[in-house]
Amino acid sequence: MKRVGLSREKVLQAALDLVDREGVAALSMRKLGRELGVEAMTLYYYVPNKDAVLDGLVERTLADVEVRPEGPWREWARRFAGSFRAALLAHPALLPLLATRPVSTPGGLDTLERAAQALVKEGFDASEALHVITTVATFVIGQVLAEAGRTPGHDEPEPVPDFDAERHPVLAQALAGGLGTPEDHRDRFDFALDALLAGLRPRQGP
Amino acid sequence: MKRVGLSREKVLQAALDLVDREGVAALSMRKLGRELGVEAMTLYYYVPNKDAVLDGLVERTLADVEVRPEGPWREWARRFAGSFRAALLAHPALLPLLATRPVSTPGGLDTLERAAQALVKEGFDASEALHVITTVATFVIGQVLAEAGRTPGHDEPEPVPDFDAERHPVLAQALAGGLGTPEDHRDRFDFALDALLAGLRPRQGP
DNA sequence: AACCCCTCTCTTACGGCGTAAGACGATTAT
DNA sequence: ATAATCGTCTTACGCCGTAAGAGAGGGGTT
Repeated sequence: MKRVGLSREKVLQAALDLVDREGVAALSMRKLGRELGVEAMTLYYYVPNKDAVLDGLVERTLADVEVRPEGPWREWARRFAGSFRAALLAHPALLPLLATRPVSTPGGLDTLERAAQALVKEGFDASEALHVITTVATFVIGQVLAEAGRTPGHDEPEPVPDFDAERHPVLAQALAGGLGTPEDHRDRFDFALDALLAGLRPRQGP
Repeated sequence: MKRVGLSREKVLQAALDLVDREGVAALSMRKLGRELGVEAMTLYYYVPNKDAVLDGLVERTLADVEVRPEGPWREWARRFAGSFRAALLAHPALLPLLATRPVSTPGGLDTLERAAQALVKEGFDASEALHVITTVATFVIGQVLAEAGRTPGHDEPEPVPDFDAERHPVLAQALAGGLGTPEDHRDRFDFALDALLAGLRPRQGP
């Protein structure tokens, strides 16, 4: 019954490592405990339940995303999108979680509010502003899903299972280059993002 | 030990009903069996395992999406996006699954190939074509996630938990109208989709 | 009729899961 | 030294997915 010097942060860190390594599906309280040299129930001293661990991972990851709504909105939106993308790519195993948890922490709401206010100053009305934000955010999630797509339990970006190059010549050609380097992905991301941002504007006004 | 007249289709239908009603997390083989008046193990005669049930649900839902790459590409892309959106909205509980399973069924690949070929005729090269397709598809997923967003186990679109209208005036105003009618959502969807499509074009050519 | 065989369903069992309840050492405060 | 608090462990319950195989019921062949 030696004390191990645990803390909520250490629990979350170990959980993040485990999830990065083996996927969300592989995270269990017992395994997480084993990882930390402790029985499963001990974790409940630091965390109310397993869902709180998952929420903690999401919050932690989102905390790295910088949102500074200053200057021309398309520019800070682009910076936000880039930083969001980087955060997601750093922990792609979390995507299934992130994609389905609405922003609801106090910090998240504050950030949301600041961005919305900045957009209102640009001539968007309140609900347009919110829509712009969710559109950009979900766009990023979607792009990263496509870029790093992986099934929850199954980590490797499969080389496409049953696939006949004769039957699917264009796909075959597109996949031939291995879908491109990280730079290619970044280029395509920026390109599509610009396309989206260019089209988003207040219904009336500049 | 009366025979019940089951079939893979009936199993999937019951699973879909259950998931629509209670969420993905609530789907268990035992419960699904109960639903069908049968012991859990009986299901394994029709389906190799639980993952196959989930895959079946996704495939079934995707089968309703029409893709007819004919005429101007932006027009059929718009039709595709609309039909995809409708299919997702019909079963929002499946979103967490759909968002993380790559297209890999033979039918899905054929459809993908046809769309890619049509885009190549418009001047996109092969990998650009694939990117356009995934961009539009993930855009739709993202929009529907935002529109119908719900956590796996927890079905109701929460009225936002802890939230102080003083602290978040713009958000409060945006949410005041209940975020809008289905038509509002459709309008915003179409608006953002047009913004995106307008910006997507072959790197060289018309 | 009797037989067999195939199709379908059930029983039992195992190892894992999340977590409620509470016992019990170890540390700290008094 | 005694008491309070903290951190950890033990035990237990009811779920889960599914492996293995037993057995019931009906159809086809003799």
